[in-house]
Amino acid sequence: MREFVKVNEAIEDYLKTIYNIQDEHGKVSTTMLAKQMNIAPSSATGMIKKLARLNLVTYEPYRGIQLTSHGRKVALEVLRHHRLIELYLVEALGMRWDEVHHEAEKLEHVISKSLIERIDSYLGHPAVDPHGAPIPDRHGKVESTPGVKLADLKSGQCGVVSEVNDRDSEMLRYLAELGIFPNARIKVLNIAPFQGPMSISIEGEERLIWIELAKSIFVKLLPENTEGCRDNQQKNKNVSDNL
Amino acid sequence: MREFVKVNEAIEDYLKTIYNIQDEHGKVSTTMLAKQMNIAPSSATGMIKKLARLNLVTYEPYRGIQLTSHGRKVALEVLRHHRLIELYLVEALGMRWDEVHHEAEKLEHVISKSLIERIDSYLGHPAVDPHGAPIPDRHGKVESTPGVKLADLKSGQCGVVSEVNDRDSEMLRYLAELGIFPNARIKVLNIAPFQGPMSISIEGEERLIWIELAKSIFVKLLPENTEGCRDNQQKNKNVSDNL
DNA sequence: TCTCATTTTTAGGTGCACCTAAATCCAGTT
DNA sequence: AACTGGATTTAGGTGCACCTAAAAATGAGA
Ligand SMILES: [Mn+2]
Ligand SMILES: [Mn+2]
Ligand SMILES: [Mn+2]
Ligand SMILES: [Mn+2]
Repeated sequence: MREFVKVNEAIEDYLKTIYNIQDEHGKVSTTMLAKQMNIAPSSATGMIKKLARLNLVTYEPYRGIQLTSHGRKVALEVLRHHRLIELYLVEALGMRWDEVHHEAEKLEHVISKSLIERIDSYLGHPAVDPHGAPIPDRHGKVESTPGVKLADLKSGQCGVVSEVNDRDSEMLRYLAELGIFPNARIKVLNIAPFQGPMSISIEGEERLIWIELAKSIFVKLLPENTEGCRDNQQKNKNVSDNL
Repeated sequence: MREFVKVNEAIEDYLKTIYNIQDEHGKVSTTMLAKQMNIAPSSATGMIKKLARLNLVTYEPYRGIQLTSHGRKVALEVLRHHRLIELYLVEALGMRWDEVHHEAEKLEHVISKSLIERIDSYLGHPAVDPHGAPIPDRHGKVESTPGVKLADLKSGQCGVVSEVNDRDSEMLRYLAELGIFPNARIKVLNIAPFQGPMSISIEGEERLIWIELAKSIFVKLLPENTEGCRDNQQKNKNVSDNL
């Protein structure tokens, strides 16, 4: 039950990935972990054993894994680093939102506590990163804003974009082109059957997006009689500058 | 003679260290390298062979090593990263000059070309880092400002501090207390014999410093009849804010 | 020219994070 | 209850950057 395990970059990346899978799918299997991390399943098994030995996950062979509270804490620290760094790079250095994930992926492991706190202060203790993901606080508290997939809306429904997947930078560039970023208002006009494209309206513009893409976009549903749901004006000023 | 070798963190640190030793002592021996890097001499031999295989150094067993032009280029890139990062952390995030070396030591290896250029622009393409070390430009050009060790001045001589060693953060805190940083004017009042302390005047204040410490401080010699050499006023505003 | 302390290399490890191939387990049919 | 395909673990590697101990080369002084 030792509190201070020395955690290296590999361990941090595993824990972060485990956290994300657990967050999205509930349970974490060896194969899912291996797939996300682009390693062979046997490599994942090896590392899982190590994480279990370090009390960072609980592991029952063949039954999957779960973060311990300590493992969760470490994961949230890394996530905090990642998201603060992303936002800092956008806000302070004018990087594009499709560049910062890759950069943060490395920086998150090497930045000191002291530097991360300075960045947090500089940004005014922000709540979300440039892609809408919540930033855990210094003590490991996060408010997970669930939201629904845009793909799950019915035609006629409206939502405010809350978060988009940040891993695919080509996709992010495309979304920016469409005007889709956190706080943008979207109305679903029409959904073609059989996995067809979805027709939506953003800022008055009608657009077609592939249904698979709509699964990477999370929105907060708005009541259908909302004023904004009719005319789709959109007051987002946050990220739109940096595209 | 391939131009694009994949260079990892270990290699970068070796090349940087080799560059520094070469800069200071002319030639680079296995033992000196091992000592600087805190590794066993046999480990250095191993890595040297690898660097030679990659055409980053020339190596004749038992005779020491030398950077190739390609190795030198990589070393200067890392040094550029290191120094720009140090300055950025001081200027943009208000870190103290004794904190930034440690931080830069990690960041230098993981920051992208694109980010480093943004940092360089933000800072206005600066010439020196917070400790007075010259920053190589994007193409690997450096102006090595030689300067002399403060320890080598005779009593009565004056100089402007050009650079201080940045590795020992305790020393840097002490120097800041004394008012010694780049651009500070120093007059040597008296030198006690037999490695004794040196009495100097900084900003009108008289101070005693250990001769060993004076070997880590580089100055540009001023003619003895310089106006500033008499009254020691000092107009430095750069780094003095961040102590 | 020989001697010997110092420098440097060689020999033979270690732990780490990964791999492929081969076993083994598991769960949902038949 | 036996079968079977997919998931998972085990077995046996690799390359990397480090280590200690031992051997070999160097070069400065006798
Ligand atoms: Mn990472
Ligand atoms: Mn993000
Ligand atoms: Mn380094
Ligand atoms: Mn420096």
